Amino acid sequence: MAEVRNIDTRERILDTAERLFMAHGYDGTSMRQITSEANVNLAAVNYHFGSKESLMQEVFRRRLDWLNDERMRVLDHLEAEAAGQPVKPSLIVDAFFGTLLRMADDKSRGGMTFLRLLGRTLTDPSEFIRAFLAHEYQHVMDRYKEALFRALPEVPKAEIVWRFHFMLGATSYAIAGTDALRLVTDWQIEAEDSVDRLDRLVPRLMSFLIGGLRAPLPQFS
Amino acid sequence: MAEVRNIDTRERILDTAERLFMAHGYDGTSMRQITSEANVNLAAVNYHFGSKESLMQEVFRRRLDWLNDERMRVLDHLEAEAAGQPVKPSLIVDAFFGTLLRMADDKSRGGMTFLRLLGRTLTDPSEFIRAFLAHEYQHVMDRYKEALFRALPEVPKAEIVWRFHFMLGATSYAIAGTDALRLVTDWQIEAEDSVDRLDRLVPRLMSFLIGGLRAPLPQFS
DNA sequence: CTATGATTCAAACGAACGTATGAATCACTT
DNA sequence: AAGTGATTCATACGTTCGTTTGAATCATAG
Repeated sequence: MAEVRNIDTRERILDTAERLFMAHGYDGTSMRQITSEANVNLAAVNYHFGSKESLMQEVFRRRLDWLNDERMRVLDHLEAEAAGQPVKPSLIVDAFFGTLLRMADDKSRGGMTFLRLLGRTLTDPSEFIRAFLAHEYQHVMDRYKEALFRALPEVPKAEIVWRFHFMLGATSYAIAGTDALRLVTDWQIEAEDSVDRLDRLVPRLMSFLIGGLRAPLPQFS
Repeated sequence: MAEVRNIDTRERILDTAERLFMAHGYDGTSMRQITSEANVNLAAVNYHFGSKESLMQEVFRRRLDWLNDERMRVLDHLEAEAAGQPVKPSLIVDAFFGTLLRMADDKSRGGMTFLRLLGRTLTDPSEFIRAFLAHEYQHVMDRYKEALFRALPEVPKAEIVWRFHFMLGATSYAIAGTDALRLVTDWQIEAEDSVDRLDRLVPRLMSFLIGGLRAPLPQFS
């Protein structure tokens, strides 16, 4: 009997939880689903993580720590290259959203599963999740807002903040990829297969985001 | 004793469910919360709606029927005015998203509560909700996609569909308004109060959406 | 007033939930 | 080989969930 035991129980729980939380949401996923699909004992989650809430936080922390650090590194590098001059807006947008989207190809960092989980969770109603994400993101958001302020001195700061918000929404929704409205189904244009679609999603979304960011300012009537 | 009884139990359940589903999500809201806050008996929901799922569907149908009919009417009117010529893209976008956003001011149609519920639900993981929304939206989406195809003949149809998708995401996230990342907090620019913010959200979002829709086409390297 | 169908009510059902417990088993040191 | 702390295990606890039931109460028509 190939009684494999303890090939990192923690990691197997995290992987399974990530996938199930993505598919059915936090409230819609039970501990018994997680532990049974991960082939671990029911009590393993509480032993290793303490509680279901802590497990959820660890699922995110495992990915977000790297992502947000990477975002900081990339922005550091861009600002160093600019040598005091403002960084181009499109480069800032790519550093924030492109770095995120390129995780889709990196299975060792969660790949598309984590991206969809993140996209869906940004609008999750659970209080503790929102609070946790807000805390994790706070300092990165501040850095990027400041960079955009300098890059677009002629645009009111309030406008930039709002447009950052809109860009987050477009990205979140794009990667959540619920096909909630079956927008993309039964549509035979260009015969793109799913692999191709993922490859082309990044430039497509980037064009859209930059277009929105640089749009003419609204006239308040 | 002002023993008020049966001032439309159904409506009171729907209003309460709408508010609670918005605040805590479908799975996060229990029948007992709903019936207790609506001051009706626990069995009332099953009596009037059959099940929790049917209640959720009725919460949406009550608002979406009017919204999507109105969207159809407005597009009918625009196309009649255009007399065979394509309708301007900005008018199409306003007919779809503006009609939605202006519900925020109409308390009789759910107001901001329903808007936030809808925004959050578009990325909800529950299977039956996504299937229901897809069905409710199908014909409206098709009409609007066709209108955009005619309005932007030089843009590949696949690109238009994707950008429609992105616009939906930006809008959904903007109205979900979770402040998930506390993007808008502790920021003292322009001293906008919340009323002002809601008023100005529509033109702000519209500028962003049109900018994204009309952005230069992406170059696939 | 009485009959009838619609609605409300308190109470209970079985199932599923997150968590806790204490014994059994593992990996590893001495 | 014995001991020790980490991990896994089966099992149970108390709670909450959505739904159901059958009697009580309502509104209304004959």
